[in-house]
Amino acid sequence: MSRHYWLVKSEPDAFSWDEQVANDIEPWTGVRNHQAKKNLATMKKGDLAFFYHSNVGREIVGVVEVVKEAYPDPSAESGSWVCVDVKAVGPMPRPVTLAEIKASSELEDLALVRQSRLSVVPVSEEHWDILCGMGGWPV
DNA sequence: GCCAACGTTGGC
DNA sequence: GCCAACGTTGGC
Repeated sequence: MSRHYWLVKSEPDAFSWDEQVANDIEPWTGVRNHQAKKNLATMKKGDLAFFYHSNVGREIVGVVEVVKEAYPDPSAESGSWVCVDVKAVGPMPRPVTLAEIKASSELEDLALVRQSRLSVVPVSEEHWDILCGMGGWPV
């Protein structure tokens, strides 16, 4: 049973890494896209995800761990959307910028690059390792 | 069920 | 501020 890896995006103006660290565990709500919802629903406890700042910063700033699997998003009145709880694991020693990711031929298939509008995307183990290396994340 | 119009996201 | 990508809406 292998752990899965993800990348979640947030605009720091709306919810930043600093807030995630301050809150420690935070429900990842507000996803209103079916593909992203599917990804959320696939997440298992113990999965890790990069925390990416979209729009402002455009870089991976930290790592979070899934601590509660998909449940109905309380911020959705319809009840048909889901969220997960994520816990801050730690900051990237050296944030990995989108420019660096795009400059790497090894990462051209990363869903972050291919589907730039999707806010919850899977990351392969291979790509995870590459990105950890770039960010100085201890393996 | 098709497609044009429109809105949103997010990079530049 | 602009624009590309893409999702949603609504007329037919």
